[in-house]
Order: sequence, then C-alpha cells, then structure tokens
Amino acid sequence: MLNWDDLKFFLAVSRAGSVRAAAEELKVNHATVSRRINSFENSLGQRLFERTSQGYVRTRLGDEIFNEAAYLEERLSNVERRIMGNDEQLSGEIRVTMPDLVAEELLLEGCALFCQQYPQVELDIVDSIKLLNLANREADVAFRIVKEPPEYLIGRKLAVLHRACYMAKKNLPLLKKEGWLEQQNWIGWTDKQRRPIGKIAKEYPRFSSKHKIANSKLQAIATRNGMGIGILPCFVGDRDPELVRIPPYTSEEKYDLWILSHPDLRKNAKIQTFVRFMTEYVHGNKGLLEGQEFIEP
Amino acid sequence: MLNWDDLKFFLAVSRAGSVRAAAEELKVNHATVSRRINSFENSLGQRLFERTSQGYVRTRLGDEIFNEAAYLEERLSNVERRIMGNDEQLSGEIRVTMPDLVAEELLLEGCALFCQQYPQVELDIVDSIKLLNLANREADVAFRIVKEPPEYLIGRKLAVLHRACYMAKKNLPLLKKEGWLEQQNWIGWTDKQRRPIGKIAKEYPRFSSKHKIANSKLQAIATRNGMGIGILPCFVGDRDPELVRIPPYTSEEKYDLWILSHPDLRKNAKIQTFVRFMTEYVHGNKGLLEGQEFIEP
DNA sequence: AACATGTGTTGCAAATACGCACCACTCATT
DNA sequence: AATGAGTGGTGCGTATTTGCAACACATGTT
Repeated sequence: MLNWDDLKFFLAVSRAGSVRAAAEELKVNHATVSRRINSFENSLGQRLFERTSQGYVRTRLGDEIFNEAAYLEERLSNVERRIMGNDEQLSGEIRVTMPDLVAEELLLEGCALFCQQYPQVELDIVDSIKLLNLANREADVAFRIVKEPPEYLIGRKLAVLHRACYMAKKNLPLLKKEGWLEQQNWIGWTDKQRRPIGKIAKEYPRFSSKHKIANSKLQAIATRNGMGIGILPCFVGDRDPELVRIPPYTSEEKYDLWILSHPDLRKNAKIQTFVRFMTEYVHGNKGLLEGQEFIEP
Repeated sequence: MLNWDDLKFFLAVSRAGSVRAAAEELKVNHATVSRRINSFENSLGQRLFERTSQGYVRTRLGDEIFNEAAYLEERLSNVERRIMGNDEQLSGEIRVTMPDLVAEELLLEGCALFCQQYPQVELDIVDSIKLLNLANREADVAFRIVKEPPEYLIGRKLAVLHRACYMAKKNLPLLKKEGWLEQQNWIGWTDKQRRPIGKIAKEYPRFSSKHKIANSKLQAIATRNGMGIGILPCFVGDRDPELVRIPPYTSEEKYDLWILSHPDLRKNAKIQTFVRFMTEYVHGNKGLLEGQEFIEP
C-alpha cells in the first residue's frame, strides 16, 4: 500500500528542486530525503525525477502526480489546522516544574517572554523542591538540577551550573586587613554538611562553620548581611550587587541544569515549542550560569 | 509536522472499530496500530478515540477529522491509480525465472491464474537452469530450488520438496513376482552419481544403475516406459497416472522451493502482489510437493 | 589552476519502529 | 464457575530508518 508520507517528501523535493533544499524545509537530514525518494521510486517501479547536476527535475509521471499531491497537501493543511487548534497560534496549558532558585533568578523571565510571544498559552508553573513525577504526567516539562537525568526522560543539558564563594560587599574594606579573611566562617547548611565539600572549599581550609541555613535564597541574604562566607550559585552571587567573590575568585562546576519531558510528548508541537524557546533563552544566559560574567576587581 | 501516514492508521481504526481489526486490514501487527494511534494522539495533545471495552470509538474531534481524512483517502487513490496506470503502460511487466520442471508441473498454472486476475500485468517467464542475476534486474522474481537462498535476496520458503522412487504402472503386475523388484535398476543421472545418494536410495542397496539421463522430465518418461526405477520429485511422480511408487512408498525431503526477489523491490506493489499470490497458490498445492498425496495401494 | 559552493550518494552507529509472544481485562456462552 | 473469543497493552529482541560525516562529481569564482 502507498505510504502517504512519501508524498510529503515528493512534494518537498518537487518544489525545492533539490534534495538538500527539500531536507532543510522538512527539517531532516538530506540523506534521508535522498533515500526516501529512491525507495519511493523503487516501490513504484517508476522514476519521478530526472537527476541533473543541478538537482532533481520531475519526470512526466512526476508532473502528473504533482498536481494531485499538491491538492492533497492543501486539503491536509485543513486537517492540520483543525487538529492543532483552530488557529495557527499555540494555545492551551503547559504544566512546568522548576527549582525555586533558578526559577526566581532566571527561568521565570524566560517564561514571561514565552507567554508574551504565545499569548494563548497558559503556563501552570509549580516551583517545587519535590520532584514531580513526569511519568504520571503531573507535569509536562521539568527543569532539574542533576548530574545525569533519569534515562526514561528526554531533554537536553542547558548549562553547567557553577558556584563560587561570596562575601558581603559592604565588608570589602576589611579584606585589606591582614588575616581578616582567614578568620571568617562558612555559613553552614545542615549538621551533616557543616563543612562544605568540593575542591573550592579546600582553598580555605581554615574556615570554620557557623549557623545552619538550609535554603539557598536565605543563604544569599545571610551572606549579604555579613553572617559569613556563602557558597552560592554564580547566577545568584555574580548578579547580586551586594555580594562579591573572595580571592582567588574561582568558580567550580557542581551540577547541570536540564530541561526534561516525557518521551510521549516528543512530537507534541506545543511542548516542543516551549522546550526550544526556553533552551534558546537559557543559552543566551549561559555566561551567568557558568560563572563567566564575574570580573575580577 | 504532521505525519501523513498516521491518518491512514486513524482511518483504518475509525472504520474497523478496533485496533486488532484495523491491524488486519493494514496487514501489520495490532501492537503497531495501538502504538501509532497513541503516539499520534500524544503528538496532538488530544484524544481521537474513546477506549471502550468493545473497541475504539471516535471522539468529537475524531469525527471532524474523519470526514476530511476519508475525503483525502479518496483523492489519494487518484494518485495511486495514476501511478499504477502509468505502471501498466510503461513497465507493466514482471520478469520471472523458474526451474523448468516445477514450471511445467505447477508454477505455470499459478501464473496463468495470476494473469487472469491481473490482466494488465504481463509476465516475462524465463524457464532457465542458469541462475539469472536478480541484482542486475535480469529478473524481478525467481523461484529457486535450494537449501538456503543467498542472503542478499529476500523471500520465503514455499515448500519442502520431497522425492520418491517410482516404477511404471504398467509393470505393476510383475511386482507380485517374488524377487522381481530386487532385480530392477536405477536410471542414472551422470557418471558421478550413478548410484543415487540419500537415505531413500539405501532402502534398495541391491539396485544397480543403468543408462544416463541428465534431465528430470526425460527421467520421468524413461521411468514411465519401464526403463528402470526413477527417483523423481513427488509432484511429478504422484501426479503422473502412469507412475507408481515402489514399496515401502516413503518419500524423502531433498531441497526447498523458494520464491525470491531483490530487496529493492520489497515495496514494489506489483512484484509483491505476484509474490503473495504465488505463495498462496503454492501453499494450496503443498501436499503434492511434499509427497503427501500419494495413497498407498 | 586552485578553490569554494553547489549537487547526490554511501558506510556506519545510534535511534526508532516493528512483530512476536504474552498478559490483563470484558463479555457472552456453556 | 469455567471456558472461549473478543478487546488493548507491554517487554523484548530484531529489523528498519535516520543522522552524521566523508565522499565524488559538477559548476562557477578567484
């Protein structure tokens, strides 16, 4: 039986005049187009195109089919419109979940831009520490900070999150005092993690730990107020005008930021548009996330 | 972008009312239909069918699409007809090659039926011992008697060919004479094979070999005329009214009959129709080929 | 003449779709 | 109840399809 999709390829090549141009239009690799046209012709036992050095030109049979196929495509776009929602515009709801810190500092801005561009789409944003279950479809899209995402989800790594050590900017004059920095303390997270780990923490072996604040946002505020040295994500610290890194100003990569969705939604136009949009948005702010926007004093 | 082929599945399920029935119509596994419908709905973000215990029932959206899709299918048949029509005129020819013996005894009858049902197809039948090259399109379809076909071709095993030992029916009365059978001789093929090989030959260790006839058809005639005991394919011997098997009437499997074509033609409708037709035809005569139609006297 | 840019094809590894064999469930018949 | 014939769903091994990258060839430019 005829493969309907083959006609789509036939039309694209017909109009574009070459395999490569058609491939771009169809957003697939040009080798795929080449092979599918060849396979289509084989299945018919007929040639639809003459191969010239400039590209593909329809044969007589190709011409005959072209008109019918073009008409079909036209009608098909009606179906598509009817399915995709009555407008060309995307509409409906997208449920998104994201960690509160990145949400506040960065992602919400991106979401706002998205809503501006697609006003019909309604975002249901859940800023939750708890990992919502994408498998159960509690959310359509998730931003997560992990090293490796679960393998049953699909998505991309958006950025490598860096962190660095910060102090309150208002204490900057004290830094010149000999021995002052050495007497400072970390701001602790929990009992177990009173001593920060990672290579960056080893730069300051003599720091002690004081306080316990198990929340990133509050850690930032505490640091801002001079309660100690905070290890904060660069996208928080570098952007905060009241914070400065301490010497030697280096940052350390810790986790990765991923955007994830369920494989079933891989072909869903609305979801994928959102994913692409946010991916691009975050890439635009990659420097901040990866701690490259800090300028040494 | 919409996958046009998904509509084909949508239509089939729509009409058949269940995944399994649609699968049969589409000649694919029902799991495939199930998964494609689910994936289609996921890509739309909307349901096209309600799942009931009796099967799939269209939703309101499904109804809307159904009309458009049904119309598209109708128009699509124009394309198909046009291609087929063109196919008839330009290359409405299938080149088939087959061994002469099976051709005469069985396959040609099937070909005749095929031509009757598809009068627009012209068969170019080459009954040749020499193996034509399917890769060079010297033939589109080949019937071959082998144990294992070359792996660069695709096809199916049609039957296991059996052979048995025959004598002229007119000599049947002599069989009652004590010791007559033991004095008979094989009809030889070539020098090297003057003594037949295989387990069936061992049943008659005392037979000598006489004559040399290197052609199956002529061997049959020779046997018919009482020149000796012939080892013949069952589809020749069992069907010949002038031949009978000798005791203990057993048959032995020797080669397999295959129908083969080039992978490039895997999707060629004409070829595949022919292959399917002939496969079915030969299956209908399987008993004869496999020597099960002989009734012991 | 060398080069860049256009064309389509092909080998190979990875992604994807498929068929098979099973399962769970519903419903009608025994 | 027990059975059988429907329904759809799922895990797994395999077959097909795809993308990538490297080609080979033609054409126009430097």
